[in-house]
Amino acid sequence: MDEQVQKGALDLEMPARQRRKLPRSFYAGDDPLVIARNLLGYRLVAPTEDGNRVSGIIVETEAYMGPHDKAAHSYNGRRTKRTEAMYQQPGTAYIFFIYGMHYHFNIVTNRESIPHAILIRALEPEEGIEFMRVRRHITDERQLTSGPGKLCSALAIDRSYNMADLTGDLIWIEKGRKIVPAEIMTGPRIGIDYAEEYKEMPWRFWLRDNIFVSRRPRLSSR
DNA sequence: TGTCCGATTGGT
DNA sequence: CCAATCGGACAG
Repeated sequence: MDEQVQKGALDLEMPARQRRKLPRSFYAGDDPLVIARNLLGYRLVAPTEDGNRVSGIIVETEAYMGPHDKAAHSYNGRRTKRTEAMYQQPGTAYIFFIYGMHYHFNIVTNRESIPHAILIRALEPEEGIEFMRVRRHITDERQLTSGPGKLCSALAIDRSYNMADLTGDLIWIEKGRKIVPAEIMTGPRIGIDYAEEYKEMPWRFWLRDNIFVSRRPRLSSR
């Protein structure tokens, strides 16, 4: 624990240019599929209150494109207290609570009033791994962040992060690992059997052979 | 207010 | 395969 805490606090692991937060323009594109794909390899950082870095490389994402996507909470323009975050400016966090016990972390894209979002489904742990172990009550590194609910627990992302600005200091994304196109796989999204014709849309993206991806893909293609 | 159910997880 | 666990969405 002490070693991890110190490393995080001293922030010496990577050059400053790699720790720069992504600008809002990164999230402002009008095609969620492009952004979901581009996010692979970037690093999600959610520091502790004491400033220790807790982070992981994004290895799995899903695009949700309301209002014309039956799997999206914003389908058909649904705008409620819960989905309000999806209508905010790009680079806003959309956090929701599901199954009575798990949080999910999404990034709002496009522009204000267009409810597009990218779900972050899995990370490869990098920094603050001991914090993650304590929060998850397990030691197996592979189980720490290999799912959308798991990674929120590991990074201590809860309701209070809803509507957070990803260009701010609470939580952000920065340059991570170089990804080549051949590593990027796509297939149907997980857990959306209710979405009828949208159920099979290949709007899930992941890094081929990465052991932190949440589930072994049924179909996989480039 | 009542009912239904989920963008999951972990254990049998 | 199935239970956990509770807030959101919507009908009435």
